[in-house]
Amino acid sequence: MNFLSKNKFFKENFITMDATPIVSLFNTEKTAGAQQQNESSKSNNETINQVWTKEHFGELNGLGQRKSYLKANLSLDLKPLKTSWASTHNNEGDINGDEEEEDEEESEFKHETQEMSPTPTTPDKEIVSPSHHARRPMNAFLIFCKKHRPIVRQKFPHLENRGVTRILGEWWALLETNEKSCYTNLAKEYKDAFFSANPDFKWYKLPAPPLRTLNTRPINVYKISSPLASPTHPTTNCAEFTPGKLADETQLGNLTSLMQTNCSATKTLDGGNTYSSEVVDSSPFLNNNNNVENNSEKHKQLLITPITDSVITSFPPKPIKKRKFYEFSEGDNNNVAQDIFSVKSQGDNNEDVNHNENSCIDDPPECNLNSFNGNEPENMTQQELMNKVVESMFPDKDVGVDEETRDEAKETRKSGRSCKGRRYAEFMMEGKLLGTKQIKRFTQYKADINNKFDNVLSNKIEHMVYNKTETTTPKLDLNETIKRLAERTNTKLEDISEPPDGLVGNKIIKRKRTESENSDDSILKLQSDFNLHLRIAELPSLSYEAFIQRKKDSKKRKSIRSKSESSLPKTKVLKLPKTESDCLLVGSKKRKNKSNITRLEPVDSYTNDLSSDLFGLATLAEVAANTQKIN
DNA sequence: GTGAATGAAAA
DNA sequence: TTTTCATTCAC
Repeated sequence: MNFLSKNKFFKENFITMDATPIVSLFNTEKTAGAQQQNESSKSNNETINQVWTKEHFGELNGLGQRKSYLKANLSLDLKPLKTSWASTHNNEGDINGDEEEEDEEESEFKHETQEMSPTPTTPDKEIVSPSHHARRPMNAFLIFCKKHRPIVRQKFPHLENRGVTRILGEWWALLETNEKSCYTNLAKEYKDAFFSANPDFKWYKLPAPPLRTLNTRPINVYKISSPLASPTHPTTNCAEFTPGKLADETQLGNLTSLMQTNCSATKTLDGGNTYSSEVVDSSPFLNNNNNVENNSEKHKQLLITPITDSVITSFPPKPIKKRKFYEFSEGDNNNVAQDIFSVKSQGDNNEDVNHNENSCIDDPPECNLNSFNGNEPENMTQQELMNKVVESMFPDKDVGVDEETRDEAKETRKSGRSCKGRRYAEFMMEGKLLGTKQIKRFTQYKADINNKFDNVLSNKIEHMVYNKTETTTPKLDLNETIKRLAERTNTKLEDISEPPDGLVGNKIIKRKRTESENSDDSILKLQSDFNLHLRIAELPSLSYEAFIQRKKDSKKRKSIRSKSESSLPKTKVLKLPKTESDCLLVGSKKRKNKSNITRLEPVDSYTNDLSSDLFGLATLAEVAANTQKIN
């Protein structure tokens, strides 16, 4: 992963910018000595020029975007300079002051930035951002993920993204080619548009940006290349980086400080958090009109014929990371946890236990809350939760692990960070950090949203029944629906184009734009007529329930096939084709040599059977030899 | 092997 | 504050 996509700082601050300025900063790392300083100084000046140019020539769309862009750049690139400037002026400047505030006036900011400018910039210098550092175009799977990740998250609100991704991977694998076609087509279309807009783009034209160690962080890079530093004497401000050293607590952000001061915060989970996890995101990206109908039909169908799965009680070989699962054990705790705990509590009766994941999905309040015996939720980690969810969904991939190993893993992966995370979670559960992502997620599943969806759904079903419009799929204007919902709930709907993502009371918390939604704007709108976000939004969402149903059917077929195969002579089995899932390759697990993969690597049937034959022969030979010895 | 998306958790 | 993770796909 490149640092742009993973770095929170970039997520927060470089959301609208091209990566070029930062890349130019990082390129300085490759040079050495005085040349390095000169180059990096040049790079910094270019960066400043780019910022200036973009600001003054309106390269960015909105005022807010421009503002955040400029602010982000300057706060990152010029902060050290500001420090230097302030230090040379008897620290009159407020180094850490207003630029940290989110709501400062743009005019003030402009003034501030101009004041901060270290060198006269050349506004007439047109900076064309190199296309080779545009982001790679999304492939079909990623488009699919972007479209359906919220759906999975609705079903499993507290499941980690990794777990969501695994589910999405399974979902994708189960799709037929024609079902994938819309995504593959869009990916191809976007790629074509992307390359036409970025003709010089090379997949590996530039090496991946170096990891942002302390040395490569812009603040330190700037120190290296500070024009105030002597060109003949390398600056001593280079950050020292000790590999393996943990973050210095004294340099952590305000949030950490806040947590430290609030370490005694009491855990006050919302006792009445009875909101269901069965929430449909109001985002137009999530469910299009057809999908609402499809889902309603499938919901009805599933209510009649619940899906049952066999129970898998074991874990994957070894969880990769220990992530404590702290706060989600009560009322609103997602159905997944309840479900999987019930699974756990069922002991070893794998075959006969009715594991109905959809019953929990559809009826979270009715889930068995008394089924936590066996594995207490507060001892569960997100990883375990994720594994359990995936295992309960895909028991075919069950790989046993002994209790000892599991307990050992549990023991060895506790850390002080967990405590900090716990405090953080406690703090968030108290509602003191409104606006954070988690509190948004905690609140977005409350009943008012449920009511919204229920209204939409019931109205739609009522309409369908009344008009008996079974063959046609009338378009449902989601914007209008949202407007009507807003009117019903007395909710102020400020921006219909930006779907509300979270609700606290009657107040809409505007969803924070994701990194991709922000940073990709310049890329996604490659051409005036190609907006990837829009195109993704227009794509039909697939039904999660259909996916579960298909998974169930696939499992049944697999079971039948395996039974029939086992009854056949071995020579016959050798000639039988492998199932499609056996031929599916693994993803990153393969290259990362991970063990708990969702789909195992394909095993050559001939080799496999041959080896088993050889093993059998060897066993027989050994038995024969031992028998001779005994005689 | 890398990086596209995603964001919580770990380091 | 930064990196990892989980997935598929294109290069």
